[in-house]
Parts: sequence; C-alpha cells; structure tokens
Amino acid sequence: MPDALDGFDRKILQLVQRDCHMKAELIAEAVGLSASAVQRRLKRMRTDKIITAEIAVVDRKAIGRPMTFVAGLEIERENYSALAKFRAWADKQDEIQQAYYVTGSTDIILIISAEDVEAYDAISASIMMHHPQIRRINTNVVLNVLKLGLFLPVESEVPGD
Amino acid sequence: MPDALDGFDRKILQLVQRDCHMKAELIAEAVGLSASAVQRRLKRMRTDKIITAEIAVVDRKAIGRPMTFVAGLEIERENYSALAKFRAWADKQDEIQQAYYVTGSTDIILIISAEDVEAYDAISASIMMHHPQIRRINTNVVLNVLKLGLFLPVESEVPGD
DNA sequence: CCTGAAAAGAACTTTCT
DNA sequence: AGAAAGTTCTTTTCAGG
Repeated sequence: MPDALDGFDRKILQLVQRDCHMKAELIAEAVGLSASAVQRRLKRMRTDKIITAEIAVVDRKAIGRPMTFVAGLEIERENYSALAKFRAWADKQDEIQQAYYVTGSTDIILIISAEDVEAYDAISASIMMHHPQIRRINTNVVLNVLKLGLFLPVESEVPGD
Repeated sequence: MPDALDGFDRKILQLVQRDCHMKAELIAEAVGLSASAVQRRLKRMRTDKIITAEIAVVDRKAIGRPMTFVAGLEIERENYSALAKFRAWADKQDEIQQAYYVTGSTDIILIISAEDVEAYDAISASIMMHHPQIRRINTNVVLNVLKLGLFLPVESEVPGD
C-alpha cells in the first residue's frame, strides 16, 4: 500500500479539491516545490486512487433540474445482500447523487436530484418497485442548498509521521 | 442571462461531470464537434457559471478521515436571518461537506466528515455552541458510502427547444 | 453567430543531473 | 527533487457557412 502522504501531498490535495484545473506552477509556489514535483505527485495520487475522480460541478438551476430531495429509506430486515443489490442498482440511477447506509431508524439516506416534484415521485415509486424490502420512504424537500461540495479537510500536520 | 444550452452543451456536461480532465479532442468526437468548438463551449459554460467548479475527489480513508455522519438539526423557530448566519458559518467549516435546509421535522441536514467519533462529537458540540437556536441534533453514523458524487443528469432532448 | 482548421502559445511529460 | 528538452494540449486567429 504505497500511500504515505507527506505534508506536500496534503497541501496539494487541499488546493485541487477546490480547483483541479489549477496550474502546476501555481500549486508549486503555494506549496514550495517545483512544477515537475507537483505533477509527479498528482500523477501518483491519481494512480494510487487517493484522488478518485476529477469532476465538473454543474449548476442545478441552469440545466433545468432545480430540485433536490433527501430520502430516508427503511428496510424490512437489513441484510448485506439486499444492500449490495441496492448499491448496484443505485449506481445506475443518475438521479441518485449520493447514497449512505446509516445507523438509526433510517437505514439508507439518499440525495436525489429531480426536475420537479412529479419527477421525484416517479423516482421514489421506482425505488419502491425495484426493492420490495424497502418498507417506507421518508422524504425531505430541500428548500435551500446552504453548502455543496465533497471537500475533505486534510491536516498538514500528520499525527503519526 | 445568456445560458441557453443546446444538445452539444448538454452532452459535453454529461462527460465532464464524470471526468473534467478529458481531452477536448476526445469529447469532440464523442459529441460530434471539433476540439476548438468544445473548448469554446467549455469556456463559455465556465464564465456563465453553468459549470460552477472543477474539483478533485479524494478518498476519505486514504487521508485518514474515514468517517461520515449525517446530522439532522432542529431549529427553535426557523427564521431566515438565523439561516443566513448558519450558512455563512457552515461555509467556513471544512468538515461540513454539504448543508441542506429542508422541509419536515428536521430543518437542516448536514453531511459531515470526521476522523473518528470523538472528532465528530467535538464538531457537533461546536455547532450547538455557535448556534443557540438549534434545539437538537439527530446523528446518523454512516456505515457504508454506497454512492458518492455530484452528478446531475442532463437530458439531451430539451423540452422547450 | 458559430463552426473548423491551422498557427501560436502554454501546459504537461520525460529525461537527465 | 529541480531544470531543460520534448511532446501534447489549449488558445487564438482567420476564413467559411
């Protein structure tokens, strides 16, 4: 497992998590390395899957898909095979942005994008239809997206280093 | 508001939402345009804020921050000034990945990243301390991230076009 | 106005020290 | 790791539909 991140790697990650089109030279002077070194480290982190993807974030409203829903799913009897099946299915549903298997009375929490309420209704119906073991869906309509991102804080000081 | 997306734009968005480092020439042959045209459109969508960001997605476990929590916040009496204040505060908290203001008994739903349970406890305590109007926090520990992304489906056929 | 093609410029990749 | 040469991509320019 060749993934020991040092302080340079962490600083680089902190920057590209906000803007992955940032020029290597700019990153270099921010972290105190040469542009070559930065590129090398980025390449290594990509192949090592420390950076799992580099994606464009699109404005929901601009593309005519302004609504977001948070759905809480309750499963009849939780079992891992049902979970695996749900994961595989959810992967193919583009409307489902995120899916979390969680503790508590709710078993799965979904972040869902939809054109409007009717479109969401169709999606939730589809979920119920494809997964009989889901007992009920508790829906929260998002009135306002206060913050949106996938940023993870990366402490520069490594505890065990 | 100069943002009328045609079929080409939508196809481009569908691709760069999955990989924004994709070469213009590759996108070009996928959508049926020249590389120049693709670059022009990308540039326009960036300045028009249809593409709001281009970010690197990092593996939680690789950076020593393996845990995710979904927190449901109940506010004493919802008012927009408190909401605006919360938004501004949440923006600065790197551990808070996402924040949704929602309908239902829960008022705000947070997606929070943490090193471990103790770190989460400190964050939730901090939330309570900074926002007296928050009555309680209902926490769901994420056992498994089934799907993670910010992808939005972009229909190629435009309804009113 | 937007496309496509070629020239000019800038970035990334590789090699070497 | 850094610097420079080599390669590739992006950006600009320009002619055409």
